[in-house]
Amino acid sequence: MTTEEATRARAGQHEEQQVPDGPEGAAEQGFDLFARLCPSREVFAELADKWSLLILMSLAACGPQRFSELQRGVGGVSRKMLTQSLRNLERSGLVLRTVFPETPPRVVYDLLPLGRELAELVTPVGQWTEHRAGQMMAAREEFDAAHTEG
Amino acid sequence: MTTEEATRARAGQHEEQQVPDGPEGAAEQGFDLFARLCPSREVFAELADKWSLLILMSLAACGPQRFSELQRGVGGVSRKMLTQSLRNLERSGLVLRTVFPETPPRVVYDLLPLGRELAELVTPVGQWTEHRAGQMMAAREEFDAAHTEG
DNA sequence: CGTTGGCGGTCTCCAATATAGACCAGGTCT
DNA sequence: AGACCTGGTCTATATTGGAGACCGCCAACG
Repeated sequence: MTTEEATRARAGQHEEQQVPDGPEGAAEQGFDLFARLCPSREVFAELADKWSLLILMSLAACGPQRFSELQRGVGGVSRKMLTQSLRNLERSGLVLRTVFPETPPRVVYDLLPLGRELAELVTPVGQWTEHRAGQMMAAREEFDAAHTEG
Repeated sequence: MTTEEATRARAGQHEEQQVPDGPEGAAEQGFDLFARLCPSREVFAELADKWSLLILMSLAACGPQRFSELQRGVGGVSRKMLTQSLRNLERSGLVLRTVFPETPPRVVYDLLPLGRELAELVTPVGQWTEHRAGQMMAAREEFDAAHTEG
């Protein structure tokens, strides 16, 4: 299971490639997350933060939501970070922002197919975290104890 | 598939619970990632950053690695962030740090079972990102174009 | 009629964090 | 001797995050 990636990874130890140099077959393959210059790294860096992931999970779990629903749903997120994360998700084509021209206007955010795909991969990570949180907290206490007295 | 979570999520809209008040059945269930005070949130916040995730993926893909192998493998990570992320992963029981008392000493990092579980959930996210990076970059250009002229 | 509240944000300020780079002790290579 | 590798730590600076004020607009409350 891990072996395939291990093989390819050991083979080309993340040397400074960034994107295939082929002029036209480019966009499909050859992105390497481990290369600091690779565009996929930039994309990854924006998605891999707690707020973006929580927002995706909330949209997947609760369906389309308004700005303030999301703010209440994702406990502790500031309006600034919520706006910023939503803009990123929208910009990358993961989330759709719709303004209903009522009075007062309503703004609703929903997952686009791309966002739904990611949310379906990320949700299990969230569930795993909830499930294993106890073990990790225990490990931390043990570690801290060992390194306080030690 | 999403329906179950949707149900539970809509039902209790992330009200300020943090941990079940039951005195003994605590550590197993009742963690809620969406509650700002929940310990699982704290755990999640530390794991959900690009360096920790890339390190986990690298360890899963390439097996046990030394400090400097990891630094070369995870392109662009600074020694400081690498140390810090590894300490976190070690502290939470995801990664094992072993010092071989040779001269010069060798330090090797490897996944513990808990870390392997997480790595196996996270690796698909990384692969998905590599696979979809092209689409997301295209979406960004489109978005930027629309919002520059507009 | 003033006030309070919700809506969907933006703006500003300050504290915390990330990154770059120097430094360190020990050992190897040339 | 001088340069380099190892696994880090320390410092200085750039970037970021969160708290909270502000905005126009509207509805309800007293």
